[in-house]
Amino acid sequence: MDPKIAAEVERQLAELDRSAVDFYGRDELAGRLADALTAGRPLRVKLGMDPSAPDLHIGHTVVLHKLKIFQDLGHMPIFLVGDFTAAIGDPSGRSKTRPPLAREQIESNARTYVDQVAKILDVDRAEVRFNSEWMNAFAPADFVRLCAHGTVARLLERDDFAKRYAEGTPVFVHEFLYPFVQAYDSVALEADVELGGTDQTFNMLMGRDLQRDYGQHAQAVITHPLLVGTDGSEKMSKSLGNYVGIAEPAEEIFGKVMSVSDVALLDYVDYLGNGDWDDLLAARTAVAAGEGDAMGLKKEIARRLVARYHGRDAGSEALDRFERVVQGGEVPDDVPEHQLALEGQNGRSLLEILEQIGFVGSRGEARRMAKQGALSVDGERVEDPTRALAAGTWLIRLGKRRFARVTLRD
RNA sequence: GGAGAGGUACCGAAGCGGUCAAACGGGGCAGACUGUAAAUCUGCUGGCUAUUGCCUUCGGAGGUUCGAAUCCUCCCCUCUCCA
Repeated sequence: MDPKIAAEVERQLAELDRSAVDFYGRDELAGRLADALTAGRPLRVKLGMDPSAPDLHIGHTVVLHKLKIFQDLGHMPIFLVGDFTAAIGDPSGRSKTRPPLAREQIESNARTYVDQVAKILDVDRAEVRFNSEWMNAFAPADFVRLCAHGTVARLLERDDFAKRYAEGTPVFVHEFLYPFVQAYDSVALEADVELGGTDQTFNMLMGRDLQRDYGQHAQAVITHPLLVGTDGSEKMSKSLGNYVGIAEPAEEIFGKVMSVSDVALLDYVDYLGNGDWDDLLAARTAVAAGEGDAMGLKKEIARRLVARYHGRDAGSEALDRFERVVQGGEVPDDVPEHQLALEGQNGRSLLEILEQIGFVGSRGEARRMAKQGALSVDGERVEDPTRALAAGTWLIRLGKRRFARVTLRD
């Protein structure tokens, strides 16, 4: 082999190893990479995602950045939106059946995905595909033939199914279909590589088997660590609601990162830097040893993440806002304004106002909050929520984070 | 198709005729504390209401009873074993 090609293969593989947990078929891929480089052909690299929630979160970015690395190396990223599979519901890592999504929901999620991916990947130089493209053309007989490529025993070996079966939680037959479809996607796309989280290992390996059955090369599979969510224990996931969405407003991202527990923070340094955060390693080591400035490190990570998705200035602004509002207890300068009509001579009760501006879901909740000392008007704690406000403008605060400026007039 | 077990609030799970708006745990929210929206501690966690009580909840529909989440009937759903 041409030594220049060999060196390039080594260089690229080293890049690809970054932040990977497992790399199945690495040696095989080395050969194919050499061929591809010689022929000037890019590798086809698949990353699939279910449009099961409108937001992509920072956990996804670990693997999205890997896709970006492939792109930068001159290969072809394929971002596959699993619109067909979303209608099945990925059982991976789940302790219950995932509810299937409505068609419209899937479509609107899919659209926002592409926009969000564009923050990381150059989507103009990528293939964006939907698996309904080929799956909708599947005849029942095709499906049956597809399913003949796997055995029940293998499916039952899967940790999540095995657990559920043992616990007596229902496992529906359609959930078995998911890995088959995901595997077939690799066949349809003729993928050379598939990327995913470690929870996707089974599905992706099944793609290797299936591709061989269909007379193709088996794709290489690179798995990546799963980021823990803001709760610090469960993996970050859309359905658990412990995620930091990359399309969320700057202050939300900042706040959510700040609420991550100190221990989980270490993973964030390790997995989210994409090689650019080496300057944080010293701080990371110190915090890991229990003597560093965890808070400072967390602020810095929060700032960088906001900057990554909203621009450099937004990062500093979010940091500044956090220090003033959350730490300093100041009133933020972007308090939402509400205009309410004054009814009668007595003004309107706080109960009513809180409900109207959507701070509480019920009046009972407003009463409870007030009793707990969470309600204040113009900086003064109010424990009686039935108190009425007269005409004028009032600053209402509920809890630490909810502010509103309410103007009452005729 | 046969035989058992079970469906309770956001989730898990007690309760098995009145004292049940329903124990307990998780989650969420709030307060205190703190370098933090971490940790920890405390409280709250169906709706309406002058905190006085009223209204709606325990898979669904009926029924028994002064009174049902608790008993009966039918239906729907899940799990296990057998076929």
